[in-house]
Amino acid sequence: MARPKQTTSPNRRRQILEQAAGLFKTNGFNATTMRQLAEQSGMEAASLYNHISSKEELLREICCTVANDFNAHLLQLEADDSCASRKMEAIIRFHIHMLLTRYNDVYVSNRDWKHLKEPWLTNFLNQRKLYENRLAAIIQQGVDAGKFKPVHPHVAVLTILSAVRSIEYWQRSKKAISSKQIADDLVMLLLKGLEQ
Amino acid sequence: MARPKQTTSPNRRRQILEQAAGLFKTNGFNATTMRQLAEQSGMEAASLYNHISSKEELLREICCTVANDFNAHLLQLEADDSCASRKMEAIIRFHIHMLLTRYNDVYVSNRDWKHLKEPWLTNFLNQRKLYENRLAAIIQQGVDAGKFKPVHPHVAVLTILSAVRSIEYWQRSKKAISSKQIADDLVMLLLKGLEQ
DNA sequence: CCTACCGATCGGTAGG
DNA sequence: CCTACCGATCGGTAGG
Repeated sequence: MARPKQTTSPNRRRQILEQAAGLFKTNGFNATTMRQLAEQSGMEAASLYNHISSKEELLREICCTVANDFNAHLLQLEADDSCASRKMEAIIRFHIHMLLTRYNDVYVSNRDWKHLKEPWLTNFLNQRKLYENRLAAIIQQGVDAGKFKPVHPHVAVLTILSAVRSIEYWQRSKKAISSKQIADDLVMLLLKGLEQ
Repeated sequence: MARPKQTTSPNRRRQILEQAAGLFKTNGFNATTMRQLAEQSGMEAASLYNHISSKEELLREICCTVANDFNAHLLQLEADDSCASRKMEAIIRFHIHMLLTRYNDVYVSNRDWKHLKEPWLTNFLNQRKLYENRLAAIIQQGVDAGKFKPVHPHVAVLTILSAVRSIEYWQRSKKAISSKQIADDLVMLLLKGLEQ
């Protein structure tokens, strides 16, 4: 049987990307070295460059994938005809779900996007801005319909997006609280408030 | 008139610290170089070491100062006999106030504490944990008194602490919204919720 | 996928 | 506060 030519396999590449996300999350993008990544991937640093073209490309791929997923979900939700309240709850729950199931990628994307190079940095920021504006539009609809309090929509958007990131702390410390209770509490806090 | 001996002045040190906070905020701790800091301070990199002993010392001073200020405020508040609701509002408003008036320091402390060296890293994390526990205790009092919804106190604490950091985004983009409106909206959202 | 290696840059020191 | 410089380490390349 002929041994298959050992060219760069997409599988190997995906493994490297996963390891990179883990290292970036733990140490930060700058503090992660290609030698660390190589060791975790079972090869020499120089060999990584058969699978990727640069360290920044790894970050780029992580950030773009995450951004695309959030975009796709929102696009689908906007086509829906449920009320603003239900939409906001779905958005909050989706963010929680992303944080819980793809912790490393989302965490790194949230913190390390600053190290993207142009033109990807500008593109990333534009996409994020657009995403926030679309969330603000949903909240504005709720305000107009008298369903939401008359808050400034952008304040509400950033508050909610920030609050949802508290999941990061839970993922870190494996507390004796189920994901479901955390998610339910978060949704209640943001939609109904802390006070009784 | 005798020219005063030009030894290391506390003033110069404070200036360097302020510049460092600005650079750390913009570029991150690792990506900030002592040569950049030297240039902004109007001297050569080597000369910085007449005023400080290491790059990490700068970060340490920033993180400790911020942590002490939050601690002091909470200590004072705990002696107060107002209800849990009023206490939580005061805490939220203090966090907002710190973010607005000492943006660089708080931002860097929130993001770059990971680069502290031992034993300060452990000390910082212990202090933060203790702070969160004391907030959770206040929330628990509110829940017991029937003033707060029956949420898990730690979930509420982390949600609120995360939400308050959304101020960071506002500080960055000078929007046409006053600090007061942002603060009021934030307090309302967290205590009363988004829904009408 | 490896060995060998490069140019750049880093935080920090010596000695004045 | 400066000049001169060091040892370490980085991301990445050459050439196989």
